[in-house]
Amino acid sequence: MTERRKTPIELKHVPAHMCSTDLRLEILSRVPFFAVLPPHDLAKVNQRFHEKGFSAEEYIYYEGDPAFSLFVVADGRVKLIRHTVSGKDVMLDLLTPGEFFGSLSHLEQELNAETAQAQTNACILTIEKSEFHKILDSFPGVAMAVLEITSRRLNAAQEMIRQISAYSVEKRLAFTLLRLADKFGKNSDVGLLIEVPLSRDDLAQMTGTTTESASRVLSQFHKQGLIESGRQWIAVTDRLALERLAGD
Amino acid sequence: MTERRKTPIELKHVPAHMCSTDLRLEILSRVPFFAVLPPHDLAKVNQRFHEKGFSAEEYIYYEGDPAFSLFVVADGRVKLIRHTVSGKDVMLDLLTPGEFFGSLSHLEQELNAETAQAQTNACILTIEKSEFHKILDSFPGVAMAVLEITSRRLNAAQEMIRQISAYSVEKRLAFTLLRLADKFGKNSDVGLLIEVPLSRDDLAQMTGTTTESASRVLSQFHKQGLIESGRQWIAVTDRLALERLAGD
DNA sequence: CGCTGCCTTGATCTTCTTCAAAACGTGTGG
DNA sequence: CCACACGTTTTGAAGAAGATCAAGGCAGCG
Repeated sequence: MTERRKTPIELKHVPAHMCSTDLRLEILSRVPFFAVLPPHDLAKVNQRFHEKGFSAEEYIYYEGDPAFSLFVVADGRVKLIRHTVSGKDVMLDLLTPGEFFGSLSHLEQELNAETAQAQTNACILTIEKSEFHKILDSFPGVAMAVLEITSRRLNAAQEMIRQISAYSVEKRLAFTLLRLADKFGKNSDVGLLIEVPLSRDDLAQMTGTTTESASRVLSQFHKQGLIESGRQWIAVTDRLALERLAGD
Repeated sequence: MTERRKTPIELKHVPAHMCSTDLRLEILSRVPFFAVLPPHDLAKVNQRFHEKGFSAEEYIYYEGDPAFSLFVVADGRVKLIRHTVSGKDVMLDLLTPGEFFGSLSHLEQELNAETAQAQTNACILTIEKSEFHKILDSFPGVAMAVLEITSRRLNAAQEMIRQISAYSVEKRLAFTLLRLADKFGKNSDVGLLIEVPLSRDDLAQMTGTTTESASRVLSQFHKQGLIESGRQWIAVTDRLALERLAGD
């Protein structure tokens, strides 16, 4: 119930359009599915990638456009969105350095199934679909790791379907906050701070509800002492209570 | 508006607990990710599989149980379900011969994320997780095909999230009927007949709504001349109108 | 200091769920 | 072959959850 309201998030991401080339190798080595490679092979893989900087809010690609490349987040946060005819967007995922997105399929003619947008200033590594498939063919361990990650994402998506189908907005928001805290949480003086600039609207898009409903539920959470929050930031202050609420 | 109401679905599946061993090889060769294998290798793969018959309604495994195996539908229909605390189940998928389910991860200790239940009498091929991974290691083409299928399923799950988040029950049901018609549809004298015994409750579980709401919407579709239906069966009679309604 | 965009809160309205009961079909056993 | 019994489907009425509409407040920034 404290009245701390200034944003505690420090965005120390790269300036837009400035990815350090020197850091690429180090970043690639931390990508889960390249971690299996010996240094020599990793260096070869590195050469196939290009890098590109994006400003916060900038679009990386659009749903429906032809899909040419696979992307890897090197720095910053990237959100994946699907649009709807009514203009209500749905956020499918929020990515952190080391995660990939874009097209996996080797089919030509494929279209992007979602829109990718930089949530913060971001540095993105890209590789042509065909180049990436050469890597998959050369290093079966990489293919297995990609499969493993894709399976986990499928599981997460199906879990989301269960949630939206059967649980209240309150439960879903509690659940979403817990996931975000796991992925982006960092201990700070306001509690377990979620280190991404997240608006009420973002939360709404992640839980399948409206800005207003998300705001109402968060206000209630705050009254109950479960969270601290302000403009574009949220911190979890009572994780156990949130878990009880999410019913997990 | 005709009054044809007798079930037109003929279930000519194997009797329960009786899978013909002779047909296994033929079935495996039609599994998309084994289709890439030459006959000799396929025969070797075949030896690693076991078969088991299930009666309609019988459970194959339960959500939360330890996951030991990967499964392939040889004959019949299998549904994948997630349960909820309120008792409202969510159907994630309805599988047809050639499709796989169960555990892909090589992690021990993994638990089933969903329940698998035979929707009709069914014959299921099973293989130990570790055995399947030997196959993946030996035949990279198989691993790539599995990755491709998993990606498509991820895409389908994410599309479902968009639907449930943003569209009305009416739109979602129209969309679900179209998908079912694509996968299970067969031309018949009542229209494009969906060849699975599907109750209103099944449809509700697939679209994230209740039995009653599903029934109401289907009644309306029937009045509009879009479908023909009866107890546990549905046929699409006006595909174009349904597509218009689904807004695709 | 005022502008812009985000957040909050209230009031109303729509959609869908819930509860209840009746009608129907399908398979069964007489 | 018919009648009964069971599970499925339909329909109505009431209620709840959440969406929508609207207005005001607050933070951060130029």
